[in-house]
Amino acid sequence: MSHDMSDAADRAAPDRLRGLPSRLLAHVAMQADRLVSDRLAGADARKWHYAVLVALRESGPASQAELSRLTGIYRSDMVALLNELAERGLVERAPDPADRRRNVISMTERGRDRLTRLDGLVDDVQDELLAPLTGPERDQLVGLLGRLRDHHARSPQ
Amino acid sequence: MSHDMSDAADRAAPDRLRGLPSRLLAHVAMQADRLVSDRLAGADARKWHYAVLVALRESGPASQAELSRLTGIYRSDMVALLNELAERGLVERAPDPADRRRNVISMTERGRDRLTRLDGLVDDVQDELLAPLTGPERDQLVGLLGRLRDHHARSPQ
DNA sequence: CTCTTTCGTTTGTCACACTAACGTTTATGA
DNA sequence: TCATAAACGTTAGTGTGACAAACGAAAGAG
Repeated sequence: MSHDMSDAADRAAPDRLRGLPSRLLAHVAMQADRLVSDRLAGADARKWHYAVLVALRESGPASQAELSRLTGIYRSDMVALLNELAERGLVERAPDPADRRRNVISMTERGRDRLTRLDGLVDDVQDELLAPLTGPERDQLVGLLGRLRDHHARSPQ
Repeated sequence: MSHDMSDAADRAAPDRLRGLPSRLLAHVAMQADRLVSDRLAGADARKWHYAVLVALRESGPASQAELSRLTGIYRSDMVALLNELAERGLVERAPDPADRRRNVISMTERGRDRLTRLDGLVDDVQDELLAPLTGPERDQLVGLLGRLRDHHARSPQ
């Protein structure tokens, strides 16, 4: 018998707790995260891998610091992450001749292929996540969340 | 200069990443969590403290295992948590004479007072969190999130 | 030519979700 | 009734994510 409690957890949870937006957000975010992580794990990837690959596709070769800004991953954590991606042959790390502090990270052909596959997985999982909602409802949710995110983004100066 | 990146993080984030519901959820949930934690920290409390106190108010004295189910906190983590609450004189731990495996946790008068204060703080923070949304929009968001949560709740058997 | 900033990197911290195992006690059912 | 299973509180430990602090090296600004 499983000791997992994520089902029973909120089955009889106090109404006061069940209705708190902050708690709802945390709970659904965890469910979403698990869906994504499980799915990506099946492809030997983690969500950070995906984020970096997407950033590289949209911005082209970039320094580690740039990738850090683009993805929201701390530059101290980026080191090991890029090691993993390089080990898998998905990216290449080369010193930047124009600025010897920097590394230039670029995607390999293999990385591009992998990214294409991950795109599909990620889309599938978003669909699974939002399964109980209609199209317009999904747009509403994304819209509302986007406004919250922008509102609470640290003031740009 | 601050090293904090939660502002720049998604400022130039790739559209593909910005629009992913799972990523939006994670981001907003983190913002919400920070709001709550910061506010509660000012009252020498953490969100788990609040959850346990609410559960005790709604269910009356309960065993640790019951509190665990009600709040979603693992029973292994409940031990230290109840220690903290007991240290602050907010709850009392007593062996259950009817079932010597159990402890009966009950709220003290001090706990009830504290809970009342925390209720206010938590409400304030929810309001701050949802500040950019109108009343109906808040209801929509909560409704949509609730449906997602219920849909992804581990199937009862 | 200083002073400051940026970059990659290492190390470490804190919180959270979760597993495993234990001794004790209660419930089950053959 | 007696063996077995289950529930309880507790300890210890794992993995991950977010983040701080400091470092040497290199580049930029005054």
